[in-house]
Amino acid sequence: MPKISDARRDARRNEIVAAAQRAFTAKGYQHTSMADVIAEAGLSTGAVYGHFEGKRELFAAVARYVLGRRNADLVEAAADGDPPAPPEVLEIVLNGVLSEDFDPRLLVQLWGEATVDPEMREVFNTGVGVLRAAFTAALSRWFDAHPEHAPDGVDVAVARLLPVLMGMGQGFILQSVMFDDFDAQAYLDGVRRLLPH
Amino acid sequence: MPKISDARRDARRNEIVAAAQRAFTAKGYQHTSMADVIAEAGLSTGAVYGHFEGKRELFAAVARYVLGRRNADLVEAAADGDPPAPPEVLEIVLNGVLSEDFDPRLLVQLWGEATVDPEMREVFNTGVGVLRAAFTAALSRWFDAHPEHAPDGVDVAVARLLPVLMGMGQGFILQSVMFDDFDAQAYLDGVRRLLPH
DNA sequence: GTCTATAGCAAGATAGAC
DNA sequence: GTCTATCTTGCTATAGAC
Repeated sequence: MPKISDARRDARRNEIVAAAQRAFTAKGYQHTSMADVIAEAGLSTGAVYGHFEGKRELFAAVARYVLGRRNADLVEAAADGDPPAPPEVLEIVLNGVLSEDFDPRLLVQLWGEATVDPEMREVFNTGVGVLRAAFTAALSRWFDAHPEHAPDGVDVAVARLLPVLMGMGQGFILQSVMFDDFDAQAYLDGVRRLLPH
Repeated sequence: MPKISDARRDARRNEIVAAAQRAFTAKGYQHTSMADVIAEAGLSTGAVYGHFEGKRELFAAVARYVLGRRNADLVEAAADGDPPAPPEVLEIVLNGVLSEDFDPRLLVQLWGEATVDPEMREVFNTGVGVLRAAFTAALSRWFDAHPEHAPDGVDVAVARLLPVLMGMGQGFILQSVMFDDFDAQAYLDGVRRLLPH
C-alpha cells in the first residue's frame, strides 16, 4: 500500500478544495466556472479533473468540509464540563457560522442547490444528520442535569425542541446573509428569552 | 390612455408569469431554460421576450407574486376579530407555504439566488419588508391585548420577538423542503411551547 | 500526474418577416 | 405583438503530448 502516495494525493485534493472554497465564496457557486477554480488553485484543467469529476463534486467536498467544521465546534464545546444550556448550544454553532474562515452564503447556496440536485441534497442531509446527533447529545446532557425542564422525560423534551432549535439556527444563517443591518446579538437575545435556560 | 390595451397586456404578462412558475417548480430555477418557460406558456421566443427582459426578470416576477400571496394571507387573517397569538400568526403564513398552489422550493431557490444576484436580493428584501410590517402589526395587536407578556412595552416585545419568529418560519420552510420525513405538526408544536400564547 | 489546446454543447438572446 | 430562424457566448469536459 503506497501510504505516502495517498497522503500526497490527499494533500493535493485539500489544496484544490480550499481553492474551490475561495472561488465559490468570491463569486457564488453558480457563477463560478471551473476555469475560476483552476486559476485560483494555480493548476491546470487536467490537474483538477484528475482529482475531481467536476464542479458538483467540488462543491460537495467544500460543503462537507464546512459542515464538518461546524459539527466539530459543537462536539468539542459540549464534550466535557457543565453541559451548555440550549441557547448556548445554538450560539456555539452560530459563532462558527460568523467566523472569518468561511462565508455563510455558501450554506444558503447549498440549500438552493439541494433543492434541485439530489446529490447535494444528500450532502446536506448527511451533514445535518451528524449535526443533529451532536445537538441531541448536548441537549440530552443538559436536560439530564435540569429535569425540571423535562417533565415528560429527557427524550421527549429533546425531540420537541430540536427541530425548532435547528430552525432558529437556519433562520439566523439566512438573515445574517440577507439583511444588511442584521443584528446577531439581538437575534440571540430573542432566542435566549424563548429557550429554557 | 388605452386602458383596455393595458389590461390585455397585463393579462398576457400574468399568463407568462404563471407558466414560468410552473416551469420553475418542475425543474428548479437554475435548471429551467427559457425554452422550457416558452414551451410551458405555449408561446414563442419573441412573444415572451416582448414582455420580459429575460429569465431573471421572470423569476423576480414569480417571487414577487408568491411573497405577495403569503403576505395577503397574513393581512387578511389578522385584520379583524381577536388578534391571533404569536404561534397562530406564524401558522397562518406557514399554512400558505404548504398549500397546493406553490412549491416552497422556489423560496429556497430565491434565497440561493439572492446570495449572488443583487436584483434578487432586492426582491427578497422588499418582499420580506412587507411581510415584516404585517407581522409587526399582528403581533402589536396581540401584545396590546396581553400586556402581561410585554413588561417592557409592546414595541420592545415585538422587536425582540420578530427576528426569531421569522427565523423559525424560515427554518420551517427549509426543513419542509429538505427533510423527507419533515413533521410540520411536530415543528409547530415545538414552536407553540416556546412562544407566548 | 500535469500540461495545452480544443471539441462540443447548451442556452440566452436577437433579427427581421408578418 | 408574435413568429421562425439563428447567432453568439461561455463553459464543461476530453484528447493527447510530456
